[in-house]
Amino acid sequence: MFHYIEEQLRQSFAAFLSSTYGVDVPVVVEQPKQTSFGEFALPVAFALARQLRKAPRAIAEELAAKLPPNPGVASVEVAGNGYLNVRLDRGLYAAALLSGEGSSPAGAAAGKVIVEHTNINPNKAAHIGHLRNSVLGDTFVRMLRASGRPVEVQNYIDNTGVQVADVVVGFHYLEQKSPADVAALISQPRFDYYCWDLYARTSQYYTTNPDAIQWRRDTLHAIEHGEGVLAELGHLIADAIVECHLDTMLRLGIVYDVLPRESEILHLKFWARAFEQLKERQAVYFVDEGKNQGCWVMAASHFRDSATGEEGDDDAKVIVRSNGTVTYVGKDIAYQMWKFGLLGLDFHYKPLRTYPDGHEAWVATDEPCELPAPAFGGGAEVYNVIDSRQSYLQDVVVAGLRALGYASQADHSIHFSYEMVALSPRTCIELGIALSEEDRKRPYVEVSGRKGLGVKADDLIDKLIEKAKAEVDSRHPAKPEEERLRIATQIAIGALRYFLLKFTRNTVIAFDLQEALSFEGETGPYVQYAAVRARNILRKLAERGETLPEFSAALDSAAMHRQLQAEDFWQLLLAASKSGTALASALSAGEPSHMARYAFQLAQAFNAFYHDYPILAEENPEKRTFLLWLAVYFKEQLERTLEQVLGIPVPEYM
RNA sequence: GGGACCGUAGCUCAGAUGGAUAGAGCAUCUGCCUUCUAAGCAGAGGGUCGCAGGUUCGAGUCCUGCCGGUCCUACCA
Repeated sequence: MFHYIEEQLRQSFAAFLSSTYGVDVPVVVEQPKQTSFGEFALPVAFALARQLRKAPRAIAEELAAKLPPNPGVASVEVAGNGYLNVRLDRGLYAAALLSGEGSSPAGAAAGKVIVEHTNINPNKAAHIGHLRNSVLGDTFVRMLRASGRPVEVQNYIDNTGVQVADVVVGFHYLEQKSPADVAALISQPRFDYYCWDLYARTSQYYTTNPDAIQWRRDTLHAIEHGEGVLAELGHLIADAIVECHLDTMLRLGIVYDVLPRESEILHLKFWARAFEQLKERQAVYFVDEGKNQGCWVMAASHFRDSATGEEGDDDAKVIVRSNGTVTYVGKDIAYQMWKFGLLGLDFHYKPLRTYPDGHEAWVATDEPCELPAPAFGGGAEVYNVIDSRQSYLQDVVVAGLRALGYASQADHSIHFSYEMVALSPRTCIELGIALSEEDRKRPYVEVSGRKGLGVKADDLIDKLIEKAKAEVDSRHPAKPEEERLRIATQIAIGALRYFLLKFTRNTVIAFDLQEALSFEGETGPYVQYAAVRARNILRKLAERGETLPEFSAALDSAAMHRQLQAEDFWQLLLAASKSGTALASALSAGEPSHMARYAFQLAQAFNAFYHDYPILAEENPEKRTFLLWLAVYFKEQLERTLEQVLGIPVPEYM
């Protein structure tokens, strides 16, 4: 609603300026820091001062006098050196909210958005760094959907890479296990934890036995060709770990539409097709001499502004190695082309799992399946949620598209980057991770799957649930055990998702266990609690045998106007009606953290209100009805932001 | 060497398109539970926004230089 009025104001003002002054200046609509200044502030007089050669204050006064009346606007005042402060008609605004005007989601239009996230190597348990990726990606998906965009969620599985190979080496060479042995392990719980340790052990083994690297080469070769016991192990392990990851993510409410896999990119000749195009359009060239002799490379000038193209081949990126095999980036170019529907090839698909809500996730296969799959790929816009360390490679992928002549697709390829999650030194010590002297002085220590150094996602979730459970137990000892556990789980999810979202994307999170386990202050549970408090009021009302009044009959705009003279009420209502503005700004900034912050600020406003105004004890009937409506409206808005956009459940009680 | 990001309160972080008195949380201190649950509320202290210039009506925000920190710059994925 707020967003709707903001846009209207912007447009009508621009039209007014254009018709009376014949000037086209972008109209900036701000929200003043001081609430006493009104709902909107327009610094447009400052922008006009130069063009009209007049003092901003004089222009502002002229504008205020000439401006035609605007429906819904109570007053326009000149303030400061030339601000125009706009106040809304509170009664009309509230009446419009009550009748549901202006709440329609923004125009859908546009094409399908593809968001790729998670992308965890299927060789070990997921850790907190992976959680940041998935939660960011999933929340961004929810934001897009809330704004009316159709979205397809992809989770790319690199099931033929070095990381999987290393675990295969661990099972086959170090532990001498057969596929049957491994299958038996898979049927046990926490196979991903087993692999976590084995992967670290194998990596360690290479450092003391350099010759063992040959095992990795043999394994990679076997996996790539899909033959023999090594390949069998590779598939067994990767498929099982993918299931573990899907389970872990489902605990946080994160689901996928389709899982493209590297094995299919290879078998279905995606790369071969992309390579033809790259050669044909001369996006890559063959190197005859120098350090890249025998390779197909992409010139640095394609992906670096500074490079001139005359500097030789040293800065070029190798796409095809001298032994004829393709690098990861090459495969990624083919994959990115498929995402836009530019490859002329498609995967086959089979159902992978049906989620509790009935949603189906599909996985790529190399053979046709009888079940009809939805149409995947062919997006109009592609977001790749990948940490910022890979920005160089993402630049190469986009440069590949551009060099092929797909400029528009290159422009719509967005590296949704984020900084890594590291560990605070204090948390390392707490977890028994040995630190070197250097590390001790650093602000944070990088996690490393190779070293087995990190916090596993499921461990963290378990810890959060345990802590929340203790709180719920102490507050609600009479409630059934199962119910308490369910609520503790919801609180844990809220705490974790909020924690990972509260930082902006390019902030390194120095993960601190104590901070992450906190349920007070700017945390998920704080925000959930505000929603629960609103629910409590309504539940208490029902327990007293009362029903909710018919608000639209009881509250006309005159009544709204009377009640909203109280600044506290107006500010809360205003804040609750700004979810559309918050969503639009969070989307345009590409910052899910903005949405989290909005939810927190709204919760803060409600908590203060809740403390100051006992609704059920209110004796004035009109005021009581109004306050009930305010509570209901707040509850609906916050619940929607939490559940639909942030993926944070709202418990029945806390 | 080249590229990117970061430096704001004791700590962890917000400050979109330059705007009015730079904000939260944590920590510290002081109050508030017989009330719609205190996972809460109210209040206090705490800042030369890394440093120096520049751009203009106006700079935490834009530009230049310096200082400090991090990541990337593989025929690994």
